Amino acid sequence: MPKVVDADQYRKELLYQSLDLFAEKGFANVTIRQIAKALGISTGALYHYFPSKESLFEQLVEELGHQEVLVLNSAMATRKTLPKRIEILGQLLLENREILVKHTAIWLDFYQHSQVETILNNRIFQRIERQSREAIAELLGIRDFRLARFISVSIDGILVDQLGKNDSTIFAEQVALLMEMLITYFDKYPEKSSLNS
Amino acid sequence: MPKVVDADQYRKELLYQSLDLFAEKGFANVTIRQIAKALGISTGALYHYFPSKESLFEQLVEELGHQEVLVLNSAMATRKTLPKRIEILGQLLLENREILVKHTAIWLDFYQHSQVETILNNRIFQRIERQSREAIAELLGIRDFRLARFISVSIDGILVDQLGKNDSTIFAEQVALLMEMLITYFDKYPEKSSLNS
Amino acid sequence: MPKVVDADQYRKELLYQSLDLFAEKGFANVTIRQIAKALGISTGALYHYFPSKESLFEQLVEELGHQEVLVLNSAMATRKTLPKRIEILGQLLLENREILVKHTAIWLDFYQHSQVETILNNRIFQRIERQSREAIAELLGIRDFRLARFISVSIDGILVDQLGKNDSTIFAEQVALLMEMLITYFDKYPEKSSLNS
Amino acid sequence: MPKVVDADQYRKELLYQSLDLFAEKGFANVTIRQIAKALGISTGALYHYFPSKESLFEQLVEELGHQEVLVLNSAMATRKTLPKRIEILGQLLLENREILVKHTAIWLDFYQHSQVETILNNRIFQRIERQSREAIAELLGIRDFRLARFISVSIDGILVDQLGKNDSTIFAEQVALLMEMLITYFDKYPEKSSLNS
DNA sequence: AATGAATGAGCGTTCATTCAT
DNA sequence: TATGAATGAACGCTCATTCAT
Repeated sequence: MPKVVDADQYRKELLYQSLDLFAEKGFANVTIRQIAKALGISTGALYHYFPSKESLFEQLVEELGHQEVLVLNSAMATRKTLPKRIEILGQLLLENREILVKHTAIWLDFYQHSQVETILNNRIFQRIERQSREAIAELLGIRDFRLARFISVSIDGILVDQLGKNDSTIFAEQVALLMEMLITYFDKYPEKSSLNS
Repeated sequence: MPKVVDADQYRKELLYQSLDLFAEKGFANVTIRQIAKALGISTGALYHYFPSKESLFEQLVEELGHQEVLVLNSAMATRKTLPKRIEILGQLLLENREILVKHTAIWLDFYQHSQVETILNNRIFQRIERQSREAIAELLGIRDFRLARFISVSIDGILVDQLGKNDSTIFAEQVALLMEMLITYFDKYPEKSSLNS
Repeated sequence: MPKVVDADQYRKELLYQSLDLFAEKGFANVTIRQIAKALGISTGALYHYFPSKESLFEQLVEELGHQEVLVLNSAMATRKTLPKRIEILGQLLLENREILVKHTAIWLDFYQHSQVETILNNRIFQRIERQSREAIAELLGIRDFRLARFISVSIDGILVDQLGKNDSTIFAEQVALLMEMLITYFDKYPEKSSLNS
Repeated sequence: MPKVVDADQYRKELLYQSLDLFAEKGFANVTIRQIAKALGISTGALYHYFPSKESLFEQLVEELGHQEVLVLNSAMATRKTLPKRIEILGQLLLENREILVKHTAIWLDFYQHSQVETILNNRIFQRIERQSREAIAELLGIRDFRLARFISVSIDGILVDQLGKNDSTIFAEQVALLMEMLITYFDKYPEKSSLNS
């Protein structure tokens, strides 16, 4: 049944094509017409693929979450030492700055937007947040989940700072500082990472 | 002329009473009618005090910014050592968690929302952001502005993580980790703070 | 009871002070606040003197009508020949151009505005219109009411043409043409005026 | 591409259907909801065809202007003598009384209303006013533009007098008087029309 | 008498969603 | 499948009018 595969594939393409619009203007400030125009289809067609604006946005959030986990996991195969792995994490951030900032914009928007529907949305959200942190934990050999959360949270802070800025110099400088902090920290508390043993 | 004083005072009260609504739902998802209802006044009266929804929100953002700077500066008088000062910063965060998380929500909304008006808004925003970071830099005797930014950005990350969560345990744990990181970092690089000399 | 006289006098002053505002912007485009400001009083005080915006406007229209009739009648005492009287009418128009144009603006506005309430308003309106035409008829010794109406209507046309123009050259030229027409007409049909017999 | 033709055609129909409402109540006193109801469509559909209430009104004014010029020009082909032509002009007025009165109501409203936007609107207005007077000048062989203006202005006066009256007897009587005046005038000053030479 | 803060119905307009084609 | 015209609830905002002071 190639038809279904195609439709799913097309739906995903539509999601990614709407990413920039949502990231730039936010869910509430983007209209269905704008999205349809950006996608080169009619509003009717858009509703054929997504039952509502909200659903489109949620599927985008979910898709971005999956992608993020994939990228993080792609760095995992390595067998390097802890400092090298920290460097790999930094590289990952630098290489994906643009897309990560967009993720962050979407993410925050989703947060605001979801406080209402609460349950379903937060389930999705929390699962992806957890997977993402587990990937970081595994990459750096961290057993203390609080530490993994801290790293994740710091990265988010750096990304949030980039919103509406797109200043890669500041980004690089902040990532470098985070890496430096982590190295210093793991130097002092080597037991925090299983890679040091 | 007690009239003017009262009106200004009242306006500020209205600002603070609208804080929760904006923090919870975001600028775009709050209606003037909701605000008026929450404030216990009519929409007409609301427009008597604020020329537009946008202006109300901007005044709220500015007011919160001023307040934040005041709180940070209140910690400044101290003559303690660096570790003590780091602890003071941590205390400040813990004590003001709730309001800081709301600030963050409003702040982010403003950021996203100000794409349009850009200039004036960003002036306000940047001034307060700068003052806030200078306060941190002065409190910790930091000369390297990138480092001050990093601390500010990490704190923001922790606050962003709290959005829609309100879990003070996680918050305390993350703040503690940040403090620990900073102490470790300043231990290794004492020249980073003038308080170490 | 001088109090009442004063109040009535004051009410009339207020009417004339609001004339320009209504003439320039039209009833619907002037707010009570603008009027109050122009009059140098509060909206509350304004409502003390007039029960509604509508009533204020109607009283202004009526007052202007009375004034117009007075001006026309002031030219009546003369015992001149018909051509001289036609010239007097022309002079009257030229001397009062500005105020007459304002009257016209108000008048038209009233027309639009009154189609709804119909009865009462039109009574007032028609009475003043009639008085005005009777004054013209008497001044020129016209017995044919249709002719008096024609002169009145032509003058109105010239005034309407001046709306938003205030070009006294065109006005003078048009008034002169009307006078010329009338003289030619009465030359050919001397029986149309009792002054020719 | 029949789609575009239909849409334009439909837009024009909507314009004419909204004519009565505007003519009766005036721009400021007609609401979008009233218009939509009169047109038998929703407000949303109305905004599909016109970007704003103002634009709808302007397009109506322009359309009426074009139509007026067309009607006037349709009388031009004639090769008759001056008296006959004056009669033709009178006929034209009598036959189109109803629509001309409505034009006048709209026109005046537009005049008053356009104080603000001034430039573009007045361009349109002045162009059509000029075309209209040129048509009269050509029809009657008038070289003196002031005279053409006078005739146009007198007609407007007669039409303004009809506002909210719709009394075709008075109208006919006033038009007859104007025609009589013109004939008398051209009798005395034959050089005023090229058709007399 | 006078003030101006307060009210709330109603305005022009937008936009997610539906549906005839 | 796809289109885009149509719908109408809801938005931000205005302003004639009221009323506590």
